[in-house]
Amino acid sequence: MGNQTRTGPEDAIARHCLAVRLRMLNRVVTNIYDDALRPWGMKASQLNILVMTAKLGVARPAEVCTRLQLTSSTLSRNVERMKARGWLESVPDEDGRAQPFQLTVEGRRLLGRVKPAWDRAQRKAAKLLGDDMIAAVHSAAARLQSEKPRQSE
Amino acid sequence: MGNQTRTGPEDAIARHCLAVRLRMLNRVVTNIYDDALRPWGMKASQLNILVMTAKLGVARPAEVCTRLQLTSSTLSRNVERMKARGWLESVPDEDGRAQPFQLTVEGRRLLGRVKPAWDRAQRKAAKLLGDDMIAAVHSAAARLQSEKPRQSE
DNA sequence: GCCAGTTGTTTGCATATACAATATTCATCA
DNA sequence: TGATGAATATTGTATATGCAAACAACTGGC
Repeated sequence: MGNQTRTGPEDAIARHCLAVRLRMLNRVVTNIYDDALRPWGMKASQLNILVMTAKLGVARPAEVCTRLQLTSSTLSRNVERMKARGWLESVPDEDGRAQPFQLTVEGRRLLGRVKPAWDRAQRKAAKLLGDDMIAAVHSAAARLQSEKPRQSE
Repeated sequence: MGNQTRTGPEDAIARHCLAVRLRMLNRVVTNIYDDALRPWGMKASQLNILVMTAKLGVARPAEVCTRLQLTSSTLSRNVERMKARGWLESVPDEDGRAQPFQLTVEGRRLLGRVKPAWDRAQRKAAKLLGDDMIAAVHSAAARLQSEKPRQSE
């Protein structure tokens, strides 16, 4: 018969919600990389795409979306901005639907130039997150790599 | 003497970058919650704020920003939208700079109504992330709770 | 009491993100 | 071969996010 304090839905959500925590960590970590990349006018999201493109050589939007778990409309606008900056360029393709792209010379050069800044941001983020989180992030991310975005019902 | 394959900056970044992985996980998890909350016209970001406001009773923007590691301009616009929907309302304050707010009756009712959807999303996200990631997320997030946003140099 | 610096919030601008709808091209099959 | 459905990408619209600047109000030192 104790008069225990009444708890509403907000208590359970506040105590356990994964979304609020993951989103918060994402904001903090993204800001670390954005700060480090700012001198080159680049943001973390664009570095993601630049690196993926470098790895693929010729990148097809659909494949990049799968690998980064990005919606195609999002990628489309990001690539548009990066083309406008001269970091990416279109590659012709037989399939009339495809719009593959690759790094420009300038894009490749930029990648080399920002590497030291990435190193600094990576160290800072690693220190912030801690070893357990780092290991968990790598493991969880690896599991998503091959899933098609948004059809994962 | 070995003719080992030449590796560029993209290889190190692709293999190790915490930002790309955390951002990817954030997108996937946010989408899970956004999907679950869509019937109520709410998104994960707004649920964060709604819950925090419920916990605080009367919420001051600066405090919410610190607790969620959000920039004040971001919060300002989110609160604006949530006021427009009738979920939050202003509270008068002696300090002329302050703009504290609280849940409306409607906002509190909504919080109860979306709880089952949050439960479903939370279970789905937990399954996706795995126990190690869940523990790491809670631990890492707890460490940030009290830091002032962006002044963490 | 007043000026200077600080604090709290909002606005202007830009990027990131996603859903829904559209456009285009390709593939299949009857 | 022609219709239909699938695959690929872009566009319209809305929210989320952050920096820089503006604005408003408080606080201290004098």
